[in-house]
Formats: sequence, structure tokens, C-alpha cells
Amino acid sequence: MATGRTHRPATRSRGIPEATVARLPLYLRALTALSERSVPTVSSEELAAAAGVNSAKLRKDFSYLGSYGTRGVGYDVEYLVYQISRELGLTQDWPVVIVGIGNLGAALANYGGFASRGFRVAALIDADPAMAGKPVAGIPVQHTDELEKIIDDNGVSIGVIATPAGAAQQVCDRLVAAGVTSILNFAPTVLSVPDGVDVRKVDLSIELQILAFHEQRKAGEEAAAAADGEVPHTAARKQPADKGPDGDVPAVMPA
Amino acid sequence: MATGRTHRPATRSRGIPEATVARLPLYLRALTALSERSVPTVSSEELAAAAGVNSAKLRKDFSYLGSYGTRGVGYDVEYLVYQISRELGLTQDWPVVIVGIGNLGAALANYGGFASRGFRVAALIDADPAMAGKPVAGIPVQHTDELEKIIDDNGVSIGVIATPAGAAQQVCDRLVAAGVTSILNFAPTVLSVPDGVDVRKVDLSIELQILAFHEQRKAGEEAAAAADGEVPHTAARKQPADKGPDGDVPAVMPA
DNA sequence: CCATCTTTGTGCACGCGTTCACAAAGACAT
DNA sequence: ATGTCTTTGTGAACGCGTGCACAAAGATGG
Repeated sequence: MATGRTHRPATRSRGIPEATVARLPLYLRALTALSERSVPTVSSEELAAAAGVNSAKLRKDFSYLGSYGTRGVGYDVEYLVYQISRELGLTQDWPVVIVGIGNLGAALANYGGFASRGFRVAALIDADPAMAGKPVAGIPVQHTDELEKIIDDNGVSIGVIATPAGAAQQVCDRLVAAGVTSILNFAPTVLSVPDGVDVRKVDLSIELQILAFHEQRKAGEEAAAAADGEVPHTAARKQPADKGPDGDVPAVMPA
Repeated sequence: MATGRTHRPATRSRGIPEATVARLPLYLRALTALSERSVPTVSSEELAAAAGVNSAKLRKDFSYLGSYGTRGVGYDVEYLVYQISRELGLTQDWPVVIVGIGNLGAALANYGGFASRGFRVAALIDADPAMAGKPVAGIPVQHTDELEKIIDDNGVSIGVIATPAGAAQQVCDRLVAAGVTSILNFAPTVLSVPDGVDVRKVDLSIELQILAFHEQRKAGEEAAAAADGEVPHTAARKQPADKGPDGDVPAVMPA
């Protein structure tokens, strides 16, 4: 529909780099903690440590927002909290719907991190008629039939999908058709959406698999180090169900 | 103490680029779906579409694993499933502990995506004595006191933290001390871990904030497009004190 | 066996993100 | 006012990831 501006041409000339945007919430969290402790100012070094990033990176990130620091002193905590909040759009109210109230959906509904920022759970939606009316996190669950009406009545533009994988695309299509333009997807599926709609994906299984890869690599290096004339460390656990990376399990060879 | 920078020495050795590793689970999922439909071979174009990536990127990713394709034909689905599984370390058994059995922890325990890959929930751990013994997802919850023993008895090297933010670092320290070397963190905190320990973070609030940023940007452009016949060059930047999306508290100016 | 057609594997160029290193800018003491 | 000291803001270099475009490789048909 709209001109191509999904994620490809992200860094527009006056735009903030995508990588920086992804870190702003991190800084905001660290700053909020400082604010609650009534710390008036903070240096890039201190704040970077609190946010778990490099100080040079932090300064460059902030430089995209403007010159909000004072040389020789640092950054005014309250002022920076406000500037980042505004930049992220958190000074306004964002009604959000959560679709799929299973274990995960319920956890999301109960998650306090939403309300503390500008997000407000406008409605919980589930396809199971037995769930309808049942309160979760103090909000009554509504049936999927009401989806379009809910989106429209509340002016919802952000939707969270926590349904099984099989239902995700269909739910996504309905959300988009009803006017939602940003989707946070927890279902393990690739969603296809029209241009102009943003999708972010959170996949628990994928994260674990990435960890497993590194874990295996660590075990391999450890084994290599041990074979290098070194006594196996006591903590060297790991069921050696198969060999190293060159495991000889044949599996199915292609013809 | 290495804060978040646990990935620096990665991609060395015979390394697969980190970006590629992050996509392998995606390919694996698409391939598994094809396998269940008994599709024998698949081209890079088809598979890329199913995984939601560019076909050139997919081919380059696979080239790091080896030459597993057949020119003019494509890739053997079963063979590729095995190769990627092996590369990710999913051919072995990964016992996992989940610490913090609140809403989210319970959702994770019930999540089927774990068991389907090589992951096995070895134990659920919670600090609340009232939870002890209570079964969640068919697994009895154990008290935090047992943490070290559980890790050791089961040879656990991957831990999932789903506790409140305040308890996360302490739990993390105990996990690491007990021998865990990979951590998936759902608590909204920056964990500091020693070198050699991998941490991946999943933060629901941050994802929403990133969406909000783009949503605000879209709204701004939309407004600018609507007022296309007016002031030429004012809409490019954020409206600082005008009728912008916020237009509220001016906040404190730094001295 | 040769010609043609399909699809892989990759060399290359480009752009984004990260990091270094330092000049500019302001605070503060004298 | 002036010098010193601290910390920001940024120019520049570098490395990684991405996408293009094409040659190499194998299948397939005559």
C-alpha cells in the first residue's frame, strides 16, 4: 500500500538508526532506576555500565537525539528520561490488544512492564467461547468475533499475538484489516503483512537454540583443549551422546 | 566483569557468523514443516520464502555449513534438517532449568517448542515455599534451596530466568556458580556474568517500545503527508512544542 | 555425447554499525 | 580572567552483514 518503508529504508537521512532505537529502551530503564534513586546527573560512562553497553556507543546514540549533555558534567537524568520517552513515543497512550489468552497470553496480561510505560491493555481476545467473560489480570476475556469492533472502538494500533502457530496468520490478517499497524508476534511462524505494517517477533525456542549452538561450541573447544594435553576439568559435564562437530552419525545421505 | 559482551570471541575458529546462527533455527523450522509434508527437496528460493528471508542470504548462510545442495535441483530436506540440527547441537539432549515459576515461568514450562527440539525441562525452581511440590506442566516445582543440587545432578548447562527483576542477578550468580554457562533471561535487568557465560535476553517491554517508536513515526509521516500543502520543512523532525503527538509536560531543562 | 536449462555457491561492492581517539566545551579553582 | 580538568560530541577508520550478479555444476532431453 504505502510507499516502501517497512524496515529496509529504515535509516532515513534525519532518522535515528535502527540499532540505536533498539537500545533507547535500555537506556530509559537504566535512567528510570537512577531517577527513582534521585540521582541528578549521570556520565556516559556510568550510564553505559548500567545499561550494559559501551560508553562511546551510548554517546553516539544520544548524539542522534540531540546535544542533551553538558560537557564536564554528564547528562541530566530527568531531562534525558523525558527526551527518550518522547522520542520513543511513550508520552502518549498506546492501547494494546492481546490475542490468544493461553499460558503466555495470561503472562503477558499480567506483566507489569507494559503499564509502567505508556502501554495499556485495552482488551484480551481468545477464540475459545469458554474463556469469554472470564477475567484475566482483572480484564474480562472477549471472543474473537468482537476483534474488529474492539480494535475500532479503542483505536488500537498495536496488537500482540500469543496464539498457537496455526492461528497466527489468520489473526494477523484480521488485526491488519481492522487497522492495526504494529504487531508483536509470539507465535512460532513467519507472518506476512502488507507494506507499512511492522512486525517484531519473539521466539523462545529460537533463543534457546542459539544458546545451544554456543554451548556446543564451548564444549567442543573445551574438549579440544583437554585433548591438547590437558586434564579434563571437573566441571566438564555434557552427555557425550555423540562425537564432536564431525560426528559420524550418517543420517540420511542424499542419493 | 564482562557485562553483555559475551559474543566478542565468537565467530572465530571455524566460525559461522553470528547472524547466520540466528537464522538457522528459522530454516530448521521451515524445513521441519516441509519434512512433515514429505517434501523431498526444496530450492533456495522456496525455502527462503518459507523462512521469510532473501534467497541469496539463505544460500550464503548454507555455504558456511558446507555444500549440501545439488545444483539444478535444490536441497535434500531430510539431509538438511539433520545437518542444521547437528550444527545447532540439537542432536544431543539439553536439560534446562526454569527459575521463577510465575505466570511467565509456567507459560515457558508448558511451551511445547522446547521438547520438540532437543530441550528437556529438567526442573522448575521457585523461591516461594508454598509452590514447592506443586506440579506445573506435570513437573513438581522445587525450592530454590535445591538449585545447586539440581544443576549438578542433572548436568544442566542452560538456565532460564523468569524471576522478578530484583532477584535475577542473584539467581544468575547461583546458576553460574553451580556450573550453568548459558542463560536465557526474561527479567528486565542487565545481568553481569563472567567470561565464558552466554546470556541472551528477551524483553517484552523493549519490543513494545520499539514498535511504539515506529508507530509514532508512521503517525508523524501520515500527518505530514496530510498537511502536504502547508509548511514545507517542518514535519521532518519531531514537533518539539507544537501540536505534536505529545504536547504536554515540558520537563526540566538542564542548568 | 552434446546442448540446454535450472539452481547452487560465491566474489564483489556497498552500507550500516561499532569503536577509537581527540578536539571542543563547559565547570571549577585560583 | 585564566588555566586546568572533566566529559561530551563526532570525524574517521574498520569490520560485519547484505544483496547483486554470474560462473560453475549438475540434471535432463534429444
